[in-house]
Amino acid sequence: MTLNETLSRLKGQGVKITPQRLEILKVLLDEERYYSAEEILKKVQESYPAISYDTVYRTLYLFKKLGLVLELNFQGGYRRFEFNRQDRHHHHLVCLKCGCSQKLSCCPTDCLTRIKEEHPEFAITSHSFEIYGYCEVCRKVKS
Amino acid sequence: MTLNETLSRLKGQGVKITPQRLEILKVLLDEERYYSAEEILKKVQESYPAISYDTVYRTLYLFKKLGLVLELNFQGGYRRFEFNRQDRHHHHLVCLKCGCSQKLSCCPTDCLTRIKEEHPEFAITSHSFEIYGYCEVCRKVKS
DNA sequence: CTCCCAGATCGTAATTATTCCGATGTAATT
DNA sequence: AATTACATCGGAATAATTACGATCTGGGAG
Ligand SMILES: [Mn+2]
Ligand SMILES: [Mn+2]
Ligand SMILES: [Zn+2]
Ligand SMILES: [Zn+2]
Repeated sequence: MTLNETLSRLKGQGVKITPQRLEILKVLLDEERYYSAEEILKKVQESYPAISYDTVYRTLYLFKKLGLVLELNFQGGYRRFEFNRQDRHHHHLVCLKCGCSQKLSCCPTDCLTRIKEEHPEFAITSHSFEIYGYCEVCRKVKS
Repeated sequence: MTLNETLSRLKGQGVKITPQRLEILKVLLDEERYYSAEEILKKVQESYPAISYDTVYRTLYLFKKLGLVLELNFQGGYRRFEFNRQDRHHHHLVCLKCGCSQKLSCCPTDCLTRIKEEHPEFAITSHSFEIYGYCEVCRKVKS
């Protein structure tokens, strides 16, 4: 998903491209990682100092509804957002101390198919799978 | 895990058993499901009208640290707590509309072992695996 | 059984994250 | 250029969680 591909997809869906939305998209696409709402606000403020949290959240939820963005809810209540690179579905290894993360290659597809079979009445839309613990650095520092 | 087993375990660990803690334990053990902090507060208030949120949260986090309670962070930012029945590790099928849930029998153990092998430097402490969608009732109502 | 005190609770205030709202601005269509 | 539906802004409101000083108490020592 490049920026231009995404923009034309949005136009096709009749979604207005405002400068703020464009900037939020750029932030999300810049690095392949997740962001907190605050991080996104701070980054966009560099170009649009007046942008409000309202706009950030509204845009993120709009993008989420359009399938462009994923919302991640981590242990401890941390909410994060990341661009949904369709071709690269993945899960995370999350450090409970420093918050750093690694992408995982593994997705429990066999469990998912079994659950679909066992609960055909339930309309599954998404799943989460996260591994928590302490990264190499933090496990040494302990505390 | 019965109430008495849990209590003697707590005593063994030198944890004070206060009436409020006992009552919170009873609520958690009463039904095999998860609770919001507010639900627990309301239930305990029936016996201890003066109990504060502070006590509820402190107790839940204490129990979590002792391994008695699990903290669940669901899509949408809902935080829930449930008694950790050691023998019955499980995951959840969660309805995004009404919030109802079903226990799942399936746990992605093969993924977990693979991840442990691939990231030996990371000290894994826990994992989450939740399935989201719409239950039979809500998928019909749509909206 | 009573005394004692580390630690638990209460009441309330502070903090944090998120959502709401009225006024104003603007992208895209006519 | 005018129109309008929708976006944004600034700031206030709400909700969830945490902090803190004053007070209380579970349970061990004597
Ligand atoms: Mn990711
Ligand atoms: Mn459960
Ligand atoms: Zn997956
Ligand atoms: Zn599991």
